[in-house]
Amino acid sequence: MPELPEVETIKNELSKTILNARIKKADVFCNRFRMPIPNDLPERIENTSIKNIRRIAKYIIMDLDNNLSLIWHLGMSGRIKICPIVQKPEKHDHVVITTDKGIVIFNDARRFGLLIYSPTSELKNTEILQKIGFDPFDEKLNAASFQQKIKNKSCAIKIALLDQSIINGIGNIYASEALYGARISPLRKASSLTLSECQKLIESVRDVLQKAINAGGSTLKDYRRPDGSSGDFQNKHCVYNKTGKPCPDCCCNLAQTGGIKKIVLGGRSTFYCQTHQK
DNA sequence: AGTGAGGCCTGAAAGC
DNA sequence: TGCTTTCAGGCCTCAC
Repeated sequence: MPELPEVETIKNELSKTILNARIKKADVFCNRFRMPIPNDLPERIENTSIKNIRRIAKYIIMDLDNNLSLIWHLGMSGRIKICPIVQKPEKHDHVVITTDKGIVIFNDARRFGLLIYSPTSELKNTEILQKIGFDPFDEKLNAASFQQKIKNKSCAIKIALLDQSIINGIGNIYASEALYGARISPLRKASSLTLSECQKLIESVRDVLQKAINAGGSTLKDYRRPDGSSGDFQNKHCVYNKTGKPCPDCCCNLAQTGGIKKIVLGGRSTFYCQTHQK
């Protein structure tokens, strides 16, 4: 579900409410996720304080004062809710962490998410975090370094954008939106992008992600901010889920072109404007 | 080594 | 109305 802007939004709101909170109790009601929640997770985190909350790719990291870090991923349908006081459990509330600053609830219908812990010093070496590529806002990501990473990729550029080992944090929505912003067709072979197209694409990725973060993320189905409210960026999508509609810069005859086109690439819905994206 | 298909899960929406 | 099918924002594994 959530892509980088949604995870960033959740991270910011968690920081506002439970930074430096003391964990009093952790209850795991279901541990069957992409990887099982370790059985000893409650005893490892109870009576610790949350010293830092940050984001790596689509993962939320909570550094505790006992040199352990929680690694949290929301998969497709995961939500983190923050409640000031205990409330009636909802369906798919799988983990409840009670702190002195509020109650944090991990709710995930499809259970594609993940909650594990690792020693803070070894975080970067964990299996899931070590294969992660550039953060989109990392200054080391530029046209040359990006082109270097995709120069041998024969797959479509849309597929390459979803590959977290190249640039992390981009999911299916923002891949379509970023390609539209750069006026590049999702079908182009990744290796065929020129240096200036790589430059445009990186700028577009940053632009789309930043605007989405500013809007509190995109809410389609499951995503909610921790206080239960919706994000706002779904109202600003240019192509995603806009099959048959004109794109924002539309200058074409809709009767002829059919407007924004939906195709399937790598099994995922992909949206683009055939007129503006080459 | 790189790629595409399939699988993990559940729920909502569409189709009949 | 109610049943069945399809699709979904992610990511891993397996067969080729």
